[in-house]
Amino acid sequence: MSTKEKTETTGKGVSKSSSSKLTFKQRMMIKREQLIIETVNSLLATKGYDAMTVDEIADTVGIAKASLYRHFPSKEALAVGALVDTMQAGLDEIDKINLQNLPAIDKLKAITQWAMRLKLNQKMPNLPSENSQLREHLLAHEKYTDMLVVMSDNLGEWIEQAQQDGRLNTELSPLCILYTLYAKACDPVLGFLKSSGLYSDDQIIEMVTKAYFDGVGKPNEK
Amino acid sequence: MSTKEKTETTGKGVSKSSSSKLTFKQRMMIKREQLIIETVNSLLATKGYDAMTVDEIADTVGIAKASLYRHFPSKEALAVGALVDTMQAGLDEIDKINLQNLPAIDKLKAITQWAMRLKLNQKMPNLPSENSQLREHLLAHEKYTDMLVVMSDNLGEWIEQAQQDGRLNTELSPLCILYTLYAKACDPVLGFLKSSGLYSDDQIIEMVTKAYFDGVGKPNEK
DNA sequence: TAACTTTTATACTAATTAGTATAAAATAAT
DNA sequence: ATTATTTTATACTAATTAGTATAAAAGTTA
Repeated sequence: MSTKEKTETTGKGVSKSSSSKLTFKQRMMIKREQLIIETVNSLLATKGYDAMTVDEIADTVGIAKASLYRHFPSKEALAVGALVDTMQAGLDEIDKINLQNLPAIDKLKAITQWAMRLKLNQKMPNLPSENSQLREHLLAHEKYTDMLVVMSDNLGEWIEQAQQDGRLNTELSPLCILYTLYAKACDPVLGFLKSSGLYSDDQIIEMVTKAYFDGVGKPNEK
Repeated sequence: MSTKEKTETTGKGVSKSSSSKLTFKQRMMIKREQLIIETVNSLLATKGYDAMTVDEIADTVGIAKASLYRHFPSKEALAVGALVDTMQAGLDEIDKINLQNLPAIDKLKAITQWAMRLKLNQKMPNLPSENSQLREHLLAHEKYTDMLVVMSDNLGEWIEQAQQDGRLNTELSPLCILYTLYAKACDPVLGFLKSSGLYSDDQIIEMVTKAYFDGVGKPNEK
């Protein structure tokens, strides 16, 4: 108690409240928290939640486990923090794309490709399988669901605009398009194509984008 | 030792060798083994390998854990058995499709839809994430890799034929098309659309098939 | 009925791992 | 220099779980 300033981060938002001037210690704290998040994201991308251990995270970051638990109260909180961070990066990217004056269809392509590149760089965390404990906690996490709604609304607007522009198949419901778009963020095809060693990342992204928007089939001119 | 007939199943192929007439006990053994495989497939589909416990499998099947280990020597063997079984079902389906005289493109649609229906019915096991122990064992399992090669060869022929027929996009490499096709078997979109409650299974399969072959985009008639 | 085999329930071992406690070492602040 | 705080290394607890051992129960065969 008493004056103890207590840095108070732990994923709850790195309180940039009060004085906007941060002490050295606080900045170090934030810096390290970012490093932790990046590490967790990388591990979630490569091994998945279950196979990832807390000791491993600490070792990879290069700090003691006790220090890790000073930032995040549990393994789940670590994972949620990483997922929230990625979601925020996605929202930031959406904002950036919205600043450019592109047709809706190109905005959709841009965000899709952004997600695919993240996945190719093994920075896109694997979502837990459907009946998972983590999944439930994630959906109980207000910040995450709020962000998910914002993102879905934004993408939904792009999709409907693109359909009105005649650039998206109107036979498919916007919901179906939204889901298939989200699925690109965890598409195993990217990793398989990469591990084939035959294509550069750019080529892979171009191929999968083409397959997604144009389809693998060709209209039959019969 | 001595005459002990030893039923000898344990996923190694349910030796239909020697006398083709099976004893009652042997048939019971096979029957139960099928039940085990089905259960494991269902659990792999819903929870994934890590979250699935051996006790859970035994409870679900309704036999004692010791009896389970009489059929399969380890948890990994259970999973591999389930995956091999699903792979065999896929090969059987391919054979069935090959009997019909369909254009290659329709064969591809047929096998894609077969896989998607399995997934919708939660009978398609989730493959383990890329850096998994199970993954390595799977690729070390000769029977499985052999089946995978046979399946890929078969699908590869269909793909090349369909491209020659002008029904598949020739701008995409056959490998890319093959991988995206495999990906349909674990596409999370199916589950999401199902849980929305808006569509029947048939509608979902129709939508996703259309999105896959025709693309979500529409050619711009500018 | 009697001999034999299989299944079951139960309890165990050993390994893993999330999370905590603690004391020493390092770092920062006065 | 001295005091206060933080980090670290280490060891621990408690829970989970794969796999095994065992004796009783159930079922089969003769």
